Amino acid sequence: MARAAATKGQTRIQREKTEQILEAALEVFASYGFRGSTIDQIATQSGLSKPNILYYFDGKEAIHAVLLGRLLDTWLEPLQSLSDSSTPIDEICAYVHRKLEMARDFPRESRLFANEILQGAPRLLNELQGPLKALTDEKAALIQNWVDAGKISAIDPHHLLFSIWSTTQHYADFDVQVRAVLGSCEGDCFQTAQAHLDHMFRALLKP
Amino acid sequence: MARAAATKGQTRIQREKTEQILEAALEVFASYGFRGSTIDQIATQSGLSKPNILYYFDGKEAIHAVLLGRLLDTWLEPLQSLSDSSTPIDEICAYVHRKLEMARDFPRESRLFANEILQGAPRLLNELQGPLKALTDEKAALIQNWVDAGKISAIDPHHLLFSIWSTTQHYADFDVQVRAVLGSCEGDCFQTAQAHLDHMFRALLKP
DNA sequence: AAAGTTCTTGACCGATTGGTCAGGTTGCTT
DNA sequence: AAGCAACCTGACCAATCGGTCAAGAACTTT
Repeated sequence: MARAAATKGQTRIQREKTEQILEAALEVFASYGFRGSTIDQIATQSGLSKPNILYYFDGKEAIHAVLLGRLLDTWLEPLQSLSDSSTPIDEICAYVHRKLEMARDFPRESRLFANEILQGAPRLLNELQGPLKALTDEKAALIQNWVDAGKISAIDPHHLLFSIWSTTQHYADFDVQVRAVLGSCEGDCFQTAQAHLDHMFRALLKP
Repeated sequence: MARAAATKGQTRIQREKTEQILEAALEVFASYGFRGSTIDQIATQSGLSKPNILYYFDGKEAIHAVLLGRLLDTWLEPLQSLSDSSTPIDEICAYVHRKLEMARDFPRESRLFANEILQGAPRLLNELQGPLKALTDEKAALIQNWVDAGKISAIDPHHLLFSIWSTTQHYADFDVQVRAVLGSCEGDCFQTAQAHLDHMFRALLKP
């Protein structure tokens, strides 16, 4: 018997297939949200049969839960590593850079998250009000210290974070719109985006 | 026979009921996306029976299409009215202000749009590549003129627009996250957001 | 190579989905 | 108040949904 749960002591096949399923499910859930996705879609996407998927996971909800669980860890990591520094502006811009890289390299994860939030975050609200709020408050206090020390301009730390999150994730979540507006993007639009955001936040933060 | 299509020459009842249905459908589609929404949900939300809804609209897709059609008109209007001015920075900040007001006053429309883009904009791609791109290019050229005249700092006009769209709509689309992070927001969080965004874009644009 | 476990699937189930339809009810016109 | 069109609904349908199950196939262990 397989049935998810314990992530330890797995067969080779179990490891391969669960990963294969999660990979396909990420693709599907990121595109259609939880309610709009079907197990059959995940089956087709992964090349497995529907009963086979349900052999490894206890249901649609269980697959989604695993994806969301993994998500927050990696999603909050860049903010985790935002730490005190003698050059706060560089520190914040490095955070912006990391977030933009994640939007480029993990757009599906970004869209999975966006879909969940957009639909009221029914399966994520506790995480938002707990760990996310705690971490955000902690880093907001750090930024406030920089403000008080006159090292950066007088901005609202929480709204600064919102601006960073929204501008960077925009390139993943609204990627279709970005491409439509830019036309077939000359080279890598992420490079010009990087330059723009760097310029913007440096201008904003300069004391 | 009713059956949508012509918006002219309608009965009182037709006008009332179609509006009632669209109002409910906006609520539902904005929350669950197209695929995740059901006609039954719209029926419950509007207080009408399912067959009655299908008496006024040719199907789920038709309702969604009407909503999307209405959306783009009102959605692009603020950008439409961005025009040449002797004080470009004020002009752009007024645009930011209008966009933020729309995020506050029409969050469901914002989420409907976000859901559609997030899912690849299958029913909106033509509009994006046509009218939206045309309008965006036109206004980007206007902004570029301001840059060339040295009236604002040297920014990429398209990415400036992306930053405006993402930061303002964030307060509608990610409202759950915003509220979770801020805790029960002291007073109106849109006021502090307005101040923050005004500060940010003025700092960015100052020559 | 036999035995035991893990893995896989076609067939199936009840519930929900988008949508239809015949027939009844309501509202407007004269 | 009669007649007609507009409006509304319960019952129904085929397709799809999430999920089950018995039985067979493949892999491991001995």
